[in-house]
Amino acid sequence: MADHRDALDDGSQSRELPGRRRRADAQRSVDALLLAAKEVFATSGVDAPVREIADKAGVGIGTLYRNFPQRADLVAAVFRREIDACADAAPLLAGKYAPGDALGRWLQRYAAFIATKRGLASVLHSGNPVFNSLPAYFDQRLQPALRSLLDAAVAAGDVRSDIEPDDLLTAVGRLSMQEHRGRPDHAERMVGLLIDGLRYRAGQASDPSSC
Amino acid sequence: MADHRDALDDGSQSRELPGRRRRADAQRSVDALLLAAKEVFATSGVDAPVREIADKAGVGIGTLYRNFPQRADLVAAVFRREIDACADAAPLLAGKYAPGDALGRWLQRYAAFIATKRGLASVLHSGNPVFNSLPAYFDQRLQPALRSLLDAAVAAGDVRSDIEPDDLLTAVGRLSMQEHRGRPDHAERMVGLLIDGLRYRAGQASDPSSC
DNA sequence: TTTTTATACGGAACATTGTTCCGCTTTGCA
DNA sequence: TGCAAAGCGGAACAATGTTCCGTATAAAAA
Repeated sequence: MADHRDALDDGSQSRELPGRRRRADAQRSVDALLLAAKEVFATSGVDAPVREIADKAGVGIGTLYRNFPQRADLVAAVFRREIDACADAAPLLAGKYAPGDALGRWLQRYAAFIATKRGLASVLHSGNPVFNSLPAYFDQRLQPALRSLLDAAVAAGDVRSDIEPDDLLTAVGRLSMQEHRGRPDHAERMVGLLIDGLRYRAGQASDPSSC
Repeated sequence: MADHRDALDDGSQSRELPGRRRRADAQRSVDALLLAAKEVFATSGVDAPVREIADKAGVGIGTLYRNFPQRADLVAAVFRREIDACADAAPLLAGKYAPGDALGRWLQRYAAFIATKRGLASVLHSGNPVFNSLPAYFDQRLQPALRSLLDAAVAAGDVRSDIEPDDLLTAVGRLSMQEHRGRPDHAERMVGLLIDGLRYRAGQASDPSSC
């Protein structure tokens, strides 16, 4: 794998230095753009005009396009950043709460991330090759994060042991993907239910013959 | 209900006549536009430029906008037409095949309709008020169509009796909504499975205590 | 049939938004 | 401090949704 960088310099702090250092103002621009884009996407949706983002970031459009050759590159970069933030939250929660709690809180955080991403689904199915690597990135970052929480919770006897990270990510994702008719808290409640379900048979192994 | 006509003259043949008849060329334009739009949407997706549609229909852009004040109105009209066609297929199939067969064929036809509608989901969740009435229209037209097939199949002893039209429409819709990784026939096979499932307990009523 | 008139038509023009280009500025290094 | 590479801003271009209006025509009236 490791191809999640194809054709896209998303302008993180990393950069091979072929002689000269990355200029400080360029890094500032990228940071400002990613921050502004995240806010604008949250407010106006992922279809917001690029100019609005450039304005909010306090840079020119040229600068935006220098760092993100296409609009879609900016969108993908913002998603990657938020995926990273979500994955990075796992060890933090693990250090702060009991294993079962940490797992529950992280799943709710993941659900919240999905829920705010109106347009994530459309973007993923848009056919634009820029987004091709996003699903893999999702798995690559989130599965290990969740697995560590899940393993710890199982080891602590807080939750059952017959569930895979992949199942949970998919289920929570689908539950949170789109708001149910007029019930803004629907996803949160359903995910809560799921978490309780995990706790229900804590300590038991899977038993395929039970009905 | 019956409010699925809000703010939208989709230009079907119906029209209250306040003194003068609807001009024949106008009706021709609408027909040509709907036909062209259907084809263009199928080929290039629902994001295709309006000019392309107008050209294919052999009319000017002005004519397009006279009949469909917004792009979205045209999209909605095309969807309504296809929903109608799908619903209307039910009695035809019912007259031609045995009840169980008719049901199965109709479900596959519905699945095919959903499958070709890349962008249907995005459109429905776009927030554009023009599409607000579409989900209701779906239910209003398709549920009765399916119910008649389902009732007939149950009465003939071809399928089980504990399934509601709504459940089936939703399930088939979700199975067909998006192509599974590289398997174009995935939806069709899964829907086939579902139909076999319907047949499996033909003649039996629902029995919640069986395991 | 001819005249009249409301209706419809076509497409130029306008508005919005993604993208490119390039002259000017700033930064990093010697 | 001087200089070259890197970066910046925004005008200009391109694609596309939408509006406007002079012209054409179908339907009704004469």
